[in-house]
Amino acid sequence: MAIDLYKKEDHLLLAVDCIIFGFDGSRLKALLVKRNLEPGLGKWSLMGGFVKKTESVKEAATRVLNLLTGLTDVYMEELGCFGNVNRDPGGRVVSIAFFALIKINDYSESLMKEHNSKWFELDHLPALIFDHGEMISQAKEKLKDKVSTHPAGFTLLPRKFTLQQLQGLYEAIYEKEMDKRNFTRRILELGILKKLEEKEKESSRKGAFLFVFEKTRYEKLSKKGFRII
Amino acid sequence: MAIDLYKKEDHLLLAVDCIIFGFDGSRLKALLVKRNLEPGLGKWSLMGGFVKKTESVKEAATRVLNLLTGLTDVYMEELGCFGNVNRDPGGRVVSIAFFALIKINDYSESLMKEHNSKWFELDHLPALIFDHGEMISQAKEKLKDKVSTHPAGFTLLPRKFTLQQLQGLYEAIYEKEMDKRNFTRRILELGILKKLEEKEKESSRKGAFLFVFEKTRYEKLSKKGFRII
DNA sequence: GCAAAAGTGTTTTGTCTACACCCATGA
DNA sequence: TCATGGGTGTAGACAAAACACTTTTGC
Repeated sequence: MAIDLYKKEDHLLLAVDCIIFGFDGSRLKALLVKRNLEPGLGKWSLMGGFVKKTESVKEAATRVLNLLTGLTDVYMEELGCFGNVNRDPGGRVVSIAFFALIKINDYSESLMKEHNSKWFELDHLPALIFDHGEMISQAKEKLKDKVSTHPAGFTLLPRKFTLQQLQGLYEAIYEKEMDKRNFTRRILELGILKKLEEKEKESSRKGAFLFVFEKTRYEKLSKKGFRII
Repeated sequence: MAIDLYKKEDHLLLAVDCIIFGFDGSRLKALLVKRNLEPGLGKWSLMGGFVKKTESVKEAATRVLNLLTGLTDVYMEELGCFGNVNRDPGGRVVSIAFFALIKINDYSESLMKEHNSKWFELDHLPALIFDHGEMISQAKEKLKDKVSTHPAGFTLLPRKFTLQQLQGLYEAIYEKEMDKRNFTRRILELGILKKLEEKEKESSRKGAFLFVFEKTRYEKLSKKGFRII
């Protein structure tokens, strides 16, 4: 962009920070990194970066997430703007927070070593720099909201999953136990899952049927929406 | 803020734009201004301004809203970030959009002349600069969401209002008619309105009782939340 | 006395919740 | 054969939706 009709206005730094959620089968986790620059060098933080002039804010978030995880096509949504004057002691930085949902196994051990990153259970987070703790706590709330009416949660599970895995995910997000029969009925009635022939045999002798989320079925119904919880 | 550890990073312009909603008794409206600078001079736009280094983003939005309306203590909420590279032909400007709910009569004729501003019905908006049309349409959706579970809508009505005015507001926001008896029952059962002795006699011979929203009653109930629609 | 809006209950329908036993299998 | 998780149905409670007539009063 060559022209700048607004030269005399304050120019400031704009950052993106990514709350990356994962699900290990029983608990919801967030991926944090050891910060590699001052201020806060060596402390735990969200993965973040500055928005460049040549990219959109969303593109910046995607780039930052890809840098850490190597992943593309990740479910990501804007959480909001964190714009207090002194939130970052290193300068006047406004941050746009995003939350992303990834399959925990898509993120390899080697990447964790490479980036000094680590999964943390949401109720055992370490001290975080700046307002990153607040970001995570807002993201948790927004996630609850989201998955109650949108099929976003599936992106935290493997492509093929059992109903009990899905229920475990919802229980982790809502931090409460649910009734197996009611949950099963509700989710199947939506008609957005396809039951496979295949069974998952790791966690029981009998084996549990695997399902996949069918996006096309969801799209037929999404106009009127749904409510899981 | 003296220090800037991030000097080498791109610095850019950050703006705020305010979607200001009002309700005239039967229709939801948005307050727009004729833009007084290039690019887009003379075109209709949302009220906006640049974020200064010395203020938070929220403070900037409050300042901008106050500049146009003279009002303080206005209900305002963040809508989201609009960060495409070429959204503003005048430069690389990222905008944080906010939506505000005001009482339409708090905004005087004289201010409208002073600022070249005007109320527009939401389904008869003029052409708007940049992505402001998209901002309004997202704000409309978010407003629906908000008033279904929070008592935000009251800030669009006079302090004293009739149940039919309140219902009219919800009908305008949801763009659908509702049943008077069901609406009345639901809203009264929440216990967040106080019925006054006083009647409003403008719109009928019989006169309709006036109510006020009781914040303290709402706060007692807000933990478990409520659902109007 | 009539036009115009205010105010008020009941029935039906659908949705949500609580709850317990048999099944299939591998060890 | 038994231990383990998988899979399934029903009854009762509650909430939401549909629906129409009487009241008040200024003209």
